[in-house]
Amino acid sequence: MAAIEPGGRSARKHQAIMEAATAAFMAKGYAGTSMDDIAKLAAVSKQTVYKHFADKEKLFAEIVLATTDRVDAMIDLVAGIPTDADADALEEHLLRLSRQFLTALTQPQVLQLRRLIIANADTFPDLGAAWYEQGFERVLATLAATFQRLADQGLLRIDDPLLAANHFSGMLLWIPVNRAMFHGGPQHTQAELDHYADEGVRVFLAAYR
Amino acid sequence: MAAIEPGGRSARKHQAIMEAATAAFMAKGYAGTSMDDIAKLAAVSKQTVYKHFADKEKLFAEIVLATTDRVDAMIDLVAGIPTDADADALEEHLLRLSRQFLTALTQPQVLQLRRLIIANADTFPDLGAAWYEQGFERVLATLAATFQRLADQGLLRIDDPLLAANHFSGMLLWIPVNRAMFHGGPQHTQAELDHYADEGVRVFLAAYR
DNA sequence: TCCGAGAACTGGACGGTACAGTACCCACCA
DNA sequence: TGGTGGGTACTGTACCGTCCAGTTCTCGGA
Repeated sequence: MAAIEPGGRSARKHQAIMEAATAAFMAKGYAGTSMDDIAKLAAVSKQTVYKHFADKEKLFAEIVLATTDRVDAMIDLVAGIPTDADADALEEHLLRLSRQFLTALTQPQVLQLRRLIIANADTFPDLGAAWYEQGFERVLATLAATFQRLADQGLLRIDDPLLAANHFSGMLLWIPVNRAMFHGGPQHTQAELDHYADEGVRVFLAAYR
Repeated sequence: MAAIEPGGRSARKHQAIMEAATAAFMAKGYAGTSMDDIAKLAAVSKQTVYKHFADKEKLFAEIVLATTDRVDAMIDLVAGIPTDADADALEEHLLRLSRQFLTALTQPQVLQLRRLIIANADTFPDLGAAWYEQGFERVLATLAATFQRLADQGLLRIDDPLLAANHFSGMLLWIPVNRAMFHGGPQHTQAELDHYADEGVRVFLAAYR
């Protein structure tokens, strides 16, 4: 009767399968990963995998949706611009935010997850939509709220905060994300990223201050 | 010996296979499309397919690279800003350019091709890289050249034209392209697209004029 | 602390299916 | 009649999901 105890054997196996499947799917894609691969990588019998997850699709869906939790850190980052009403400090904060934002979103894991979801968006349309809403749009909405707050303080001049947030992230991410999508992985140096961040903020402030 | 005659039967079959394979890959992805599907769709025997293309990978590569020709139209569009040195006319031209640019790049076919390449970028890294360079970067370089020309005329103030081109396209495309990547297909109305185009130009000019 | 009952896990084998690529035969055309 | 292109049937492989017989772990109770 101890099936769902947090530290029980079952829970440990469950966790091991999740981790193994995540790594395998990230590395080799959905179609490129067999259930035998996952079982072997998790050091678990295939039977056990099927005891925890009804089938391959369910396993995949659960893994992808589990990653939406990780965006919480990003939310905190984006929400965390101090409210001291000073123009110079604003620029300072935005610069730091943009660099952290860009660094976080160009992590290999993040980019690979992105590729994984996009690659299977036609097979699992609901999954792609769910991740888009719970991951992508949530961050943008938070960023928009931050911009709105800054606009209320008179530090920015913004009609449509969500659009401004999209302009902001679009300018920052367009180049490195596209490069990463079409190539195998990240294709940029930290210096390049910082440059993109700085220039993006410069243009953003030129238009929205 | 008449295998390579332009109008010969062989050439027609070749064309039919290319078109069928393009449609099939676009619709169902690489792994989701079988060689039998392609043969049936092209109204041709599988044997004939293998007579024209060594294997599935070669067929896929040839199809994808064939589409890079289509970006020529985009190049012409982006290069085609008239050189009349008038600020109002500039804004007019940029607005029209941005709308056409956005409309062209959010065509379902374009987006699906994009998804197709991204989805298989890890299986065919060279292919993704080639398409990125010959498609993506070529358009951006042309746009950058146009901006440079406008800067030379004193209509824009630009240090790094290529970065400006990326800012421009990033602001325009970030929202609709991402939505399309994560969902099955296009998710926007023409009015939304026009709005994105107008606002993108507004911000661009605010920063770069 | 020890024990036993039952749940969970293991390893392998297997059915069924889908599919890439090949071998072989036929029909038509010169 | 010779040969070229096209169709059918086949081979081999990979993999999902299932089944079974035997083993290991967990935990409440003595």
